[in-house]
Amino acid sequence: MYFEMLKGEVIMGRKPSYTESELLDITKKLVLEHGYDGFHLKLLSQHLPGARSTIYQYYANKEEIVAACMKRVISSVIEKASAIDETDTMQALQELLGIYVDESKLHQLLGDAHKINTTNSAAASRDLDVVEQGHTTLKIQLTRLFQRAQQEKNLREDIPLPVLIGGFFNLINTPNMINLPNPEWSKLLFQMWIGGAQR
Amino acid sequence: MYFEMLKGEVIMGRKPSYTESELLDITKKLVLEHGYDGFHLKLLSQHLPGARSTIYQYYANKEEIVAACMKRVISSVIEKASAIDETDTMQALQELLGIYVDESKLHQLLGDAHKINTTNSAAASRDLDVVEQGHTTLKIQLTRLFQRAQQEKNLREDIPLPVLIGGFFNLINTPNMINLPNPEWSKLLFQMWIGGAQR
DNA sequence: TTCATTTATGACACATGTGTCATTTTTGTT
DNA sequence: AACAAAAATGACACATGTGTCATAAATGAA
Repeated sequence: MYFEMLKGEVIMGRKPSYTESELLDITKKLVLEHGYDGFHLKLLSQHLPGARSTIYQYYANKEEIVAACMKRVISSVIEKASAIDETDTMQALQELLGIYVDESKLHQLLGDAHKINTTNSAAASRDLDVVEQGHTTLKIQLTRLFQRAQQEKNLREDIPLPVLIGGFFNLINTPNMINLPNPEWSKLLFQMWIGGAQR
Repeated sequence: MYFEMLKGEVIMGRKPSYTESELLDITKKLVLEHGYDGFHLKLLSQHLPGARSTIYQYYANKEEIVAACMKRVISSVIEKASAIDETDTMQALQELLGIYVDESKLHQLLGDAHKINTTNSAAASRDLDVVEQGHTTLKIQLTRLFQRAQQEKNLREDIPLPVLIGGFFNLINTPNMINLPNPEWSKLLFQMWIGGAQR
């Protein structure tokens, strides 16, 4: 299997000219830039050293690459999100927003997941299952925090909870025009979401 | 010129099998679905009656079609937005949001405008100029209303105006999970934006 | 240096999308 | 029915992307 060098293992032969991680980083950038339909392996190869055919040593096709890319992105978010201390509900929501803002392209990227044809690739299918499952995990956490916030009487009741949640999640798409560093930016967004625009 | 039947003009010859409007409607749908890079004329022809080559009777290439589509969409929004009575500032903002929500895909669609290569088409270039100008017009209106709201002491001052504006504009992307009809939905969003999530 | 092993490569056959154009089809007029 | 005008069509040459495979290049070990 490629990209799996175990420490201490006896190794012979030529060294790969880029890592799996580099490949997936560039994939992420290109899918966000051109959309899933506009992304293709020739494009990817033009942003990597070496020939296009080399990519096929690592992945069978575009579907597998994008699925692996999505899996990697959501896994990283889940790792960070599950480390949050949920003792203080509102504090936890604030931190969660910070994580989502860091990966604000997550939603856009994963929006194309349904376009991936998995009929020809078991690997892509497995990766997308992980993505699906991760999506559920995040949703559960978000719902848990919001229900707790509601119980603690922290949320207004004249707006349905799903709308409050949708508004919260949608914050991550707000363009950071004033170019604040991420921690300050997410705090500002949270304040705006909490208190509203009116004085 | 095609698509320009003047009433009373003497007309002979075969009738077009679809209108410019139908073509642009389907273009909009497909560009939103597949992204600018994923959109192409074969795809478009598969969603229209008749052969792909017929499309070339009306537009020289993909660039001209998408540019015409964008121009048409923004023109429609501007027409509606300029009809707003701005006497009551907050009321006007509420109505503007309603219009933006109606055309919530506007932003996504126009986001691809910079990808269009205009070097080979004067028509596309002209249409994109109109789009650019329309964008400016909408921005001016939004800025005017926000400045007035600020003067009227309707907005909190501990959050920078561009952030409040960004947050307002970003409301249109909030997914309407509870499937409220548009007028009620935009009112709810406006309330949330105004008053915040906290009780 | 020679060898075994692993990765990289370019060429090839195939598939899909583009733009053009000579020809055909449709339609209203005479 | 014959004609003129406008639109539709399919075939063609070309361009771009895909997946495979035999071969070449690189690397560490013996």
